[in-house]
Amino acid sequence: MNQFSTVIDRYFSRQRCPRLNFNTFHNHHHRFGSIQRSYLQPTSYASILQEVKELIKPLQQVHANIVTSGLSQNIFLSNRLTNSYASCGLLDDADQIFHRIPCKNVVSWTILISGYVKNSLFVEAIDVFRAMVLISGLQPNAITISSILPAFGNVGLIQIGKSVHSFWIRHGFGTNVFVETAMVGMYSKFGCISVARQLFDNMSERNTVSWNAIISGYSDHGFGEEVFRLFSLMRRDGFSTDCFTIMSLISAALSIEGSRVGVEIHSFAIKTGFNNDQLVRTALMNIYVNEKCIEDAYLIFNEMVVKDVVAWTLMLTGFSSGQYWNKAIEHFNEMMRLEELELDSVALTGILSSCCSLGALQEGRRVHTLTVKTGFSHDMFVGSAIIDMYANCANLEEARIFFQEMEEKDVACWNAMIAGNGMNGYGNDAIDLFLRMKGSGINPDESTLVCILCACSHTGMVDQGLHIFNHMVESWNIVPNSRHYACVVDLLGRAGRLSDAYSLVNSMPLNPEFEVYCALLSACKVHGNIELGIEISEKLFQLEPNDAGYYALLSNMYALAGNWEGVKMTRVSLRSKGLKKDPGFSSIEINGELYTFMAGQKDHPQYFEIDGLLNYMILKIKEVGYVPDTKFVLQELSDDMKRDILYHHSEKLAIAFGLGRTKPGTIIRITKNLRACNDCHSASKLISKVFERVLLVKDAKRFHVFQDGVCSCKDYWGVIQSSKILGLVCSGINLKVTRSGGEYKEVLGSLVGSLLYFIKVLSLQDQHCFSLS
DNA sequence: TTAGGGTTAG
Repeated sequence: MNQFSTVIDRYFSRQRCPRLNFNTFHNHHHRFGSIQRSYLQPTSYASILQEVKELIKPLQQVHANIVTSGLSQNIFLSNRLTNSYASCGLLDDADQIFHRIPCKNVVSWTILISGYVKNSLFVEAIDVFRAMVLISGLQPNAITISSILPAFGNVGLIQIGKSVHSFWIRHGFGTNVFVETAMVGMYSKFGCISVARQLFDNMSERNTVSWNAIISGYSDHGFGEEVFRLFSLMRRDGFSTDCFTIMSLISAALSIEGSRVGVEIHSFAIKTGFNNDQLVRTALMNIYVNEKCIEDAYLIFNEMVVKDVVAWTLMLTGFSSGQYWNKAIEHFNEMMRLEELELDSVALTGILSSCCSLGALQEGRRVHTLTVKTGFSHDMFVGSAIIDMYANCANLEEARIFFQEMEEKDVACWNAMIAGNGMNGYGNDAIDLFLRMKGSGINPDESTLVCILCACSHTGMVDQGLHIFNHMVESWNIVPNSRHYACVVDLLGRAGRLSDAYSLVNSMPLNPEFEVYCALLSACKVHGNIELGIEISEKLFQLEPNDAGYYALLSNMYALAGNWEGVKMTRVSLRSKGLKKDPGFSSIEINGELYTFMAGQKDHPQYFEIDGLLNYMILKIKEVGYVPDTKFVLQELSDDMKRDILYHHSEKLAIAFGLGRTKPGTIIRITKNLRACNDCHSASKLISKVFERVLLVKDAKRFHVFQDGVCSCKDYWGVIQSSKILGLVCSGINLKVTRSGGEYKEVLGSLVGSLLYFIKVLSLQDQHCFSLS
């Protein structure tokens, strides 16, 4: 840095007083017949440019001086200028200078190509390369080839990549470690890892970069073990390790399931000094986020001097996957405020999916508006995240409007829309979309089939679901995987066809993964088959011994069977493994503000506000018959303590808070991360009656509407059945359903859809939901 | 008579 500033300083101090060297100045003036501010030779400009490289202002000034010196035709200087502008990311300027060069040479072309590649503008790089080959008549050399290959790799142009490869061989350029390394990188990106490996094995010369190329190839494709094997070979052969190597090791470690290596890799990075690298730090954050050590990730994030958009996005993912909901909201609000942070499609998708899991509709809408302003709403990833967000926030209408207005839709957008219809109860519409997909030129993929089967199961369309499942291969050429089986097991289970579900699992041609057993387990619950339930819980427990969720499941099954010894054992082994189950929380939106309550949270900023309300609420519902159902507190505690735990379930905290902030006759909308427990369920019914509120609770599985002391939607069912819905007027989160008789009834937007869905589900069997919270 | 190159994250 010091060298930079000295040279630049020297240059500009000369600029400020050109007359010091009057003779040179005079000579230039004489020669060019105009006032020359600079007396420098092209070679001096060249070295200044070298130093100036990524400093935009000085670069522009040097550029201006080169022009006024009449040196803009100098190909050497023009090439350097092109390179400097490209290094600053100013590709338009680089392109302009390039185009003004009268006799471009191979170097000029190569500089522009590599400039685009370095800025990830691969398509542009390929266009330039094409023009070079087809128009200029110049032949690319080894440097050109090594510059363009990554572009082919990133865009996935396998054919062109291969033909450049054969051009390289045909022309007998001989061995070149740069080109060969780039080839390894390109084939790895294509997913042709064995070709890449063969090329790598045949290299006559290798260096750290070539090793990194093959290692990152393996780590990109999830061959974690092979990465570590190659890494030890690399060290054995005496090659040094750098940041790139560390990055691959980190992603390899991440791909090896259940490996908790965060601390080891972190200390290795500190020992080797690589922890000062921005990318390594970010990758370390990623490990901690993945291991759910959010505090550790946050420590690294906090210490970062330069927090870039990747770090911010990763931290957001951390907060929301670690269920630090308030933190997540604070964090993404800050992200939206920071002007220097340029939000890109990944960041926006991340924010939207956090809104999704939070049920934060207002925030989600703001992000949607932002994506429209910034043009990212046309991005397919962002677009499908917007659809997902609206559908998950129970606002299917807005999802539909957005979907319809999209100019271009890829398979992920269709999938999101199909899933959205399914989860909101529009099974027929989901099927309709599914059938329309092909007509618009989009082929269903594996996920599409998951979405549609899921939609069928959620809306009780058993026959349609089975029909689709049975024709997957012949109609769409998709072989059912474990997730598809899980959907069908769920479909049969919800319909009460436990034995069909069970025999389907037993007849599976592949090993059932955990989601299949999960589906079978809930089928057992619906069917009341505790014995089989325990058997399956134990299987799940073996499959995912490190997931606290399955301990809860198993413990709940034991509790249902009255096996308290089993409950105790599960708890002990949960603690001995140092695992924590996901804490329960509920959030509620009041006047566009989202408030989140954790179960048992007495240090909540709003606790004083709700403490009195909570007691009053319990008192009032006790008057109309509420009896706390302590058998759902699966711990051996005194009855008083059990009751205290029940009263402080996050859902009750949120409801109490909502009661204090709303008037009778309003709708209170609550999102819960886990499933609502039976005690909260029966309390909610009474609350809706006593306090004259409509409670709409969306939990991990379904929507519940509590009104007038009942949790059913018969009233609404009646509204929908007996009236033609003449118009749906969007207003905030509410929709007005217009009855044919001219009478208005306000219901929640989600309701129309969710009604159909949960009438079917709830009428089958009152749900059994248990949670350890 | 200079200049241009390969492998990294959310």
